[in-house]
Amino acid sequence: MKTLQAIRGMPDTLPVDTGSWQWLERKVQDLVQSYGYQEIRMPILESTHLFARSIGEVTDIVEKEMYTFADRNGDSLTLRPEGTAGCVRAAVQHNLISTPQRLWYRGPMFRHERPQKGRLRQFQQIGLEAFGVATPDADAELIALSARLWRDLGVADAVQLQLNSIGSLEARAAYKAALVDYLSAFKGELDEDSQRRLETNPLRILDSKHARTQEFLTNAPNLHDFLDEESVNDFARLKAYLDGAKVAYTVNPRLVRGLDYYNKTVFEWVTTELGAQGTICAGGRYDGLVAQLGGKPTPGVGFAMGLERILLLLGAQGIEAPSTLPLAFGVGVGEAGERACFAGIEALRSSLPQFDIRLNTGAGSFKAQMKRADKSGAKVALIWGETEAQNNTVTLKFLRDDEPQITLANSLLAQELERISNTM
RNA sequence: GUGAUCGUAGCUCAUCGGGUAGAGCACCGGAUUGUGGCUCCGGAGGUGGUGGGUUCGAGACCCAUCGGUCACCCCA
Repeated sequence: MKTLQAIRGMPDTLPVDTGSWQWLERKVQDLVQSYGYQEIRMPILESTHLFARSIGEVTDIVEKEMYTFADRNGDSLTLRPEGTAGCVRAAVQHNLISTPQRLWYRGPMFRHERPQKGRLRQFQQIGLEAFGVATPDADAELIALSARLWRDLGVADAVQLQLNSIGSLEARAAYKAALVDYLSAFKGELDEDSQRRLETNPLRILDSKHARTQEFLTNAPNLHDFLDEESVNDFARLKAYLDGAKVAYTVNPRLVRGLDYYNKTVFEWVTTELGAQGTICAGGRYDGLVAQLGGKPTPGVGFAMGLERILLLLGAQGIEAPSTLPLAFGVGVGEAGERACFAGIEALRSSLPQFDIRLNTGAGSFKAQMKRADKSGAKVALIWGETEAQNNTVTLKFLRDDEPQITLANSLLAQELERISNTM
């Protein structure tokens, strides 16, 4: 029989790695809750229309990266490629945003792209969305929160904040026209992708990696000259908030985002440590999206971070989740010893529930059991043999310290282990 | 979607067209019949990703396919 395999780009997370995941998720969860964000859980499947309407019909995500298929009744469904659209849908559907609301979510997102470093077809994001606040303090708080996360994780020195304002929809439309007008003169000399984008998504030409295309952009119209007054003011206020909180940033006038719903603030946290996929966290303001999806006009701002990329960065920086080793490992020799061991370990789990205490299962020779005790990393082996079983005692052998082993009554074991744990 | 590169034991890798495909680590057992780590000895573990082709003979060469990796496009 052919070996069954996971779907391409949708890897299993194995026990050797889940500790890091749990550590990271816990850190993020604690932080966002301390800022008043409440968790919301959305389905991973939504109506295809939701994404097409919010992300934009001509974006790469919608045009070629979505997992879309027909439900049994013919409805077109899509595995969510990002979280904001579903979050807005849920918030509108359940009337969560009649007052300002801070929401966060986590879970898998799906995009049908060729896998590479830092890019998978199923990947995990944690996203935050703040609804109902039009002023840039909301943007600033989100950015400050993310900056704090990098500090908490110990990667602050490896990431940089790129910041920009892309203005109102109207300002952007005017700029888009001017840019197309300017670049059309060189159309034949632009790279192929940029020529195509001239028709579909001209703003994305700005961050083209082609040197020659970038040359033509040197004298191109500047987005900031087209910004509406409100966007200019809000951007200045945002920068003042960040300056006051000592959050460093680089204004990048070429920073645009791939999703259509953004306006005013856009930002990305980037690193040079991860190769080609250096964005670990990105977001911006989307004041028109709620209304666009049928809700009452409500401003919004949010971001999402890619957990795999953050874990890669932590790895590159040599930062590891603190690992915990078991306190004790129970070894039972002979039938009476095994029974005494099982009972003794279960009793310990009742009296010392805060500790990691392991039990040898599957018998094995004394020697084999001691090997397992050592391999478990436990501080102490708890040995029940024939003699111990007969006398209601247990022998403690210290596996990490140069201390003689001791034998004591079962009834004193929990107390003794607790004492030992304090000296760890 | 495009390109490059790689698939041999659980893991890291040898073998580079010629006899039953090897090593280290890990695993199991023994030396030490109630004591782990160090050492020594032994054992188990493979349809060489899969399917075709070339050849007297293929793990090795060719093609296809699946998968990994990295990059492009794009994005978290």
